[in-house]
Amino acid sequence: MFSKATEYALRATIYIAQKSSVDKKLSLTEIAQAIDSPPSFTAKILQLLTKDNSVIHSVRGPNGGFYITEKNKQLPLKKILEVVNENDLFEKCILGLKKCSETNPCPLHFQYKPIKQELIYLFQTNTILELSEKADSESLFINNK
Amino acid sequence: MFSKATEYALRATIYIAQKSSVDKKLSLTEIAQAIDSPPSFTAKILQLLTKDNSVIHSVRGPNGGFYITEKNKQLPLKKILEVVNENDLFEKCILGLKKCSETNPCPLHFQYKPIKQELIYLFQTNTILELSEKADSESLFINNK
DNA sequence: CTAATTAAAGGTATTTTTGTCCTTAATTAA
DNA sequence: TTAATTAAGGACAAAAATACCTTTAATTAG
Ligand code: FES
Ligand code: FES
Repeated sequence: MFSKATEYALRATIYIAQKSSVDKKLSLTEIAQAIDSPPSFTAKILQLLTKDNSVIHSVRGPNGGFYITEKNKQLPLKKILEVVNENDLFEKCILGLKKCSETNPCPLHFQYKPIKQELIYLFQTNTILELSEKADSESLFINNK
Repeated sequence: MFSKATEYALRATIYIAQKSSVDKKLSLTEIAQAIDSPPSFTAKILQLLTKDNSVIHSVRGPNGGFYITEKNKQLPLKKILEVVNENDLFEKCILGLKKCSETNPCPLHFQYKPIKQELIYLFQTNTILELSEKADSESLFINNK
């Protein structure tokens, strides 16, 4: 479904939202261990999410690390997909036609359309905060080993 | 969503179902042109679909090519996904956890679950025949240039 | 039988994705 | 100010996906 990069971006952001605050920043090492991802690759993805503080914030030096503001927790998951350039995934034709359109639909188009829209809705309406709260109660990363 | 290999497999099979019969076999060249795919790579995928005649049939030599039997047109799309090893795509956790389970669900699990099941249903219930008929009436491959 | 045609099979090449490593910059504490 | 810590940034490496090419096998027509 998603690329590894996107999966790590989603998992990392949810974890950061769950555990961090301005006075409790999380190190790359902790995050990568928690979400079971390769540290160096994860660093790259966190850099993307940190760019312009668009999703998460970072501070260098001792006691530095990554955190997310309350404001940014209100962002929809879609925002994360945008950052890793996978935002248009659900706009694409499921058979890989160059464009998904009503005027020249592929034979799956009209059956896929409502599903596609549920997926878009899912990522548009769920905020990072909501997901991180669910992660609390449902023990998110336990079964990833 | 799907890999290129899977997209080509789906498009090729639908095209073959639409245009071929035992006495009208289609050459690799024609198929690749029709579905706008790289010929050599498409050849590999057609080989997979031909293995054990599981989806399509092939004949070598002059007037040879690919075709599909009426019987195999009754196969669900899921069969094509199996052949290209993408059948488990919809079983996977959307956040990339090693297993998608009810007992240790990720925070998107319960919202994703119904969508996942619609996707599974889509590929289980639609047959190759049904799709190829839709492709007729809806001009499948016109907009792929 | 021979030549032509077409898919099968295997190896190779390119591109993209994923992952690592090393140096630099920022920050902090001593 | 110096040393330690942590992320940023860039170059590099490995793996996987995508794409190509050449040879072989099967089939057919002449
Ligand atoms: S054209 Fe294929 S999904 Fe819309
Ligand atoms: S556990 Fe993530 S979708 Fe089921």
